[in-house]
Amino acid sequence: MELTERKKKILRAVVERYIQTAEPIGSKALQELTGLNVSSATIRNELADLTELGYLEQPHTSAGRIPSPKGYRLYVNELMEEQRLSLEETKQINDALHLKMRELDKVIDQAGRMVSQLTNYPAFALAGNARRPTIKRFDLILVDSASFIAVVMTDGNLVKNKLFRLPTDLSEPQLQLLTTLLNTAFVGKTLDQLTPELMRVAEHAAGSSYGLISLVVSFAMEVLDSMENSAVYTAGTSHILDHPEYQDVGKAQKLMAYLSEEQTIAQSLALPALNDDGAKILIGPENVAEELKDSSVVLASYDIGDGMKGVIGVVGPTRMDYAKVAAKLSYVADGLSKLFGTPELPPASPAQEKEE
Amino acid sequence: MELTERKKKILRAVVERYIQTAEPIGSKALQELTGLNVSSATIRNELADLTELGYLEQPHTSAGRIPSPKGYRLYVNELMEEQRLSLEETKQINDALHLKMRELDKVIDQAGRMVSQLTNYPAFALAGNARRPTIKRFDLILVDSASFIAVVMTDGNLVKNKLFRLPTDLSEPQLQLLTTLLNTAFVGKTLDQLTPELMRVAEHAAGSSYGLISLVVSFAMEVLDSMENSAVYTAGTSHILDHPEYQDVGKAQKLMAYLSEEQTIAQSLALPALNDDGAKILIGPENVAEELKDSSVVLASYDIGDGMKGVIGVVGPTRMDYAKVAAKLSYVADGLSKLFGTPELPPASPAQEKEE
DNA sequence: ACTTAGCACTCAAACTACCTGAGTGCTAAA
DNA sequence: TTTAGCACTCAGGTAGTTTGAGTGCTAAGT
Repeated sequence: MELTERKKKILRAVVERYIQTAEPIGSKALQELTGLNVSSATIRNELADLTELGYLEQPHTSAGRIPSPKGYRLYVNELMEEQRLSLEETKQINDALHLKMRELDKVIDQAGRMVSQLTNYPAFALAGNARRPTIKRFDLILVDSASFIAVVMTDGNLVKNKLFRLPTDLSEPQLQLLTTLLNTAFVGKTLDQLTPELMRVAEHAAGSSYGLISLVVSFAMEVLDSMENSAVYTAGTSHILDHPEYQDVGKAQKLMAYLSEEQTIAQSLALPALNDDGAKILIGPENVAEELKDSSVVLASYDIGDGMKGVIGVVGPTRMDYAKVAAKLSYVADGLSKLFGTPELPPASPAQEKEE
Repeated sequence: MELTERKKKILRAVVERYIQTAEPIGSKALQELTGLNVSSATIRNELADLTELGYLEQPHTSAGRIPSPKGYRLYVNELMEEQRLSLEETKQINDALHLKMRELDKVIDQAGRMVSQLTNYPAFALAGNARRPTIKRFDLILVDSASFIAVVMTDGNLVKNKLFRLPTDLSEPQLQLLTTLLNTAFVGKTLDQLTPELMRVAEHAAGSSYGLISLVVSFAMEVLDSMENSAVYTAGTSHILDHPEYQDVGKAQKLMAYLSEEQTIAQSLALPALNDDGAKILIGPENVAEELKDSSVVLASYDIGDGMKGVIGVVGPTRMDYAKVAAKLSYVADGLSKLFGTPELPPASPAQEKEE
């Protein structure tokens, strides 16, 4: 059953006002706010209907109305206007995104912080793998006779390294041999396949080189492991306290505690959203997690190629400004997708400028 | 002027009780608590003296006493007993420290989290350089004709890498040449010296290779930059809300906001403590930062060799359990120092076991 | 010179009663 | 269907009261 235009207008006004003030709104205020040329009594009747239908709630008999989760849902689905970001805002986002290192986890972390700062809500960000990562290649670099650097590259073109120092000496040819061995035996294997393979190799390998192999392979395992269980970065949890719905320290505490359980966030919130495109909004009781039953979550996923996807999300009171948050979140998510799509700067012609 | 033994005993009881309960304590309760065989009236007289001397405070005329910052200071300096960690606790710390990747920033982050979890206070951790870091060597690894990995090692033996993809082709000899060039021109230079050097090289270098050089060098600059302005990792800020002194949301908010200003923490708190060994305790007004005037900070520094030092710290109410916190913090700091002192596992003899 | 019992005093916190006013629901007329 | 009018509700604020933990002081005891 469709609501009448007037009811929608009123509902929308209630939601938008409540988003701003966090206070129940009454018939008289709505009269002005909606611009409808009807008396407050008429609005009262409409409000009674909307309450009956479950779109609005009354904190107590003699207070104004506030939107119910169902009301927010209708608002988000039908009444909310797409928010366009201002030029400044897009610029700010772009700058922040393009600055600094392009190390995957740093960028993700950074993106989370930025979103939080931009929206004034706590935010989180993570990356996940659609398929199981494998090692694509090994390189060993001799530093001096007692240490070398292992460089490991995954099939997702993520590169990690580690410096190893040894109590014994090591020569370039030895290292060469080792590299070949690693690249023949362990490339293309997933995390689980590495251990058995290592055992198989153990039987053929000579004494001291086995020790080295297992060192490097366990490093590779660490890398794969950290990719499979990718970290969740949270930022701006203190913003929770900005909002009157969490003035009750107990509530704030619960939500904060939840936000620091990174595992839970990843599995129950983010992963389900990995494959949905665009922004996804979860309002109050629509959330599975008990701790989020009276908060809302806005999620956006991004695609960084090579089978890796990520999710970035914002948590706030049900009263949060969905339009703005969704717009900003989507923009950042798009930005991330593009960022990881573009190649490095081309080898340019020699620089001519010589300013200070 | 020295306090009498009895006064000290009473002061100590007040501090220790207040640390537990966060409530003012009166003469009668102290009578039992101290085990002194005197009447409450006598204790009242002593309390009056201690208050006069500035070691105790009265929230209001008819409440018990609480320790003043000066009281805490005396307690910390003279009355506090060195806390010994239980076997479980040391084991817990050791396990956490030795597990997982030994990537510098990850470990530091991890250490901060652990301390926070261990003490139930917010914690932070950072590493700082005593001297300016320089690049020690460059290595370039050809991946395929259009991409290569740059591996950069600093004089502190920190190794970082980055994958570059190019729109043009690249050959092994080219890369070799480039490596030599980088290693002759840019090794041993600090961040500031890199740009001028780059310009100088620009004049001699051929067209397309200059583009590549500047790519790699700017990556090296990013690395040096991130080392000089090393990140501050904070963890467990939500623990603030556990303590009754921050039930007032306003206060909690201020402290949290402060804790997220990583720059400020680094400069005003951590750096000054870099060179002090052992645990350092800053009580309430002893803190320089306005935001910390009624909180306390416990700091411990650690040494990870190669001119790098770090600080790890805990923030809490003045009423925090200094003995426990200082003990745990020092233990973790020592652990970190040792962790970075030990070399890698030796290349062992070939494994014999074959259990599942 | 210290210790102690006794007692009047203080004051935050908890409880009560009361008032106010924004906002409602309902009715009866337009 | 809309509107004016009115009785009704109830959270939140204000003011007065009670309670009790804890004090400071005094005067007597060791």
